[in-house]
Amino acid sequence: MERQDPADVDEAVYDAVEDIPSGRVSTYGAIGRLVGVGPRRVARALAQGGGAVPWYRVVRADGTAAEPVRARQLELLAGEGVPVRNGRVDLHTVGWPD
DNA sequence: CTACTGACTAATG
DNA sequence: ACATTAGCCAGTA
Repeated sequence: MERQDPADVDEAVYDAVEDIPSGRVSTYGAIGRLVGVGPRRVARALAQGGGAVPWYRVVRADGTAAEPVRARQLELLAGEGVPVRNGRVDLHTVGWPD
């Protein structure tokens, strides 16, 4: 039986991230659950080739952004119409999936 | 094979 | 709210 190739998992992650509607955000854990991998695997996929997907719509479980892209992500989210509050996103309001 | 690192998460003090 | 610890998973040396 074929196991999931690394590229296959990456595609699943990208697909889930692209599914996030504008003005909404998701978390590494949520995406990981959808594709059936751990949150760290999601982060690695985005860090590797997230340039082709709206990676900025993916934040941490507490609504904060990751360090290496923190400022950039908050800026992009604000530009998408996401209410950012003190460098933090309200997952209760813009969290996805509901 | 072992050790280290990292765009993570949850629990604890 | 913040710092620390433990758990987890994949890539790289």
